Amino acid sequence: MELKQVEKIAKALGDINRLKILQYMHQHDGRVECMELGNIINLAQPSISHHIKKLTEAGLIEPQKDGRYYLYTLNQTTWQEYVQAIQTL
Amino acid sequence: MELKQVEKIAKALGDINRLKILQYMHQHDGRVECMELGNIINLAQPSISHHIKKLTEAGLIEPQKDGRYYLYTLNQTTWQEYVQAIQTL
DNA sequence: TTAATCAATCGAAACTTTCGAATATATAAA
DNA sequence: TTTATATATTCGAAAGTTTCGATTGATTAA
Repeated sequence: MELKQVEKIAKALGDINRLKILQYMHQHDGRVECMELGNIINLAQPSISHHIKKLTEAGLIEPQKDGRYYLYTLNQTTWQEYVQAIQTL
Repeated sequence: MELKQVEKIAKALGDINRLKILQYMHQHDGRVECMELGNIINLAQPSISHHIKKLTEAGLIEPQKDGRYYLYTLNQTTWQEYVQAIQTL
């Protein structure tokens, strides 16, 4: 993994709300429904949307639309590549 | 490791210059002399000092003063704890 | 249709980060 | 001592991030 992508992922991880989202996902089969997020992080809906976008742009999660609802799934590959990258920096 | 410390370390890792410093250290027995840093990242001296401070505050590196010179050493423990923390988030 | 719901986008305010210029401090050399 | 060198600190400006209300678009239900 390029250093530039490590930087991008690290930036995405550098926020307590986004870490809480990811922690929740890890504890729930790598998934979370957008509607649940309000219970996990106590922020207004546009703020949640903003954090989701950061995580998506970093390649850490992937959105799946199901009707009106969104399901977000952890991208285990990106996650492992990041761990690998910093382990062997 | 607390989520708050994970956040702090991730923030410290979320900058290409700091990643370059850490990468260099990993490739050189976990050490770097302050004087070398100018060659690794092409920034003014106060900026280098600023980045070193961020890494120090995150607990990722430790300064050792030797006369006029500084030697920075990787804190392998913090590093491993961070890897561990995100691996098992 | 119309109304309700979920989520993205916009725009503005508050806050944080980044970096260089100037200044300060510490050590060493002359 | 005086001077030079290495590093830190402080300050201010520019850029970037976070937050949230208002708006918008998409989907579903009535």
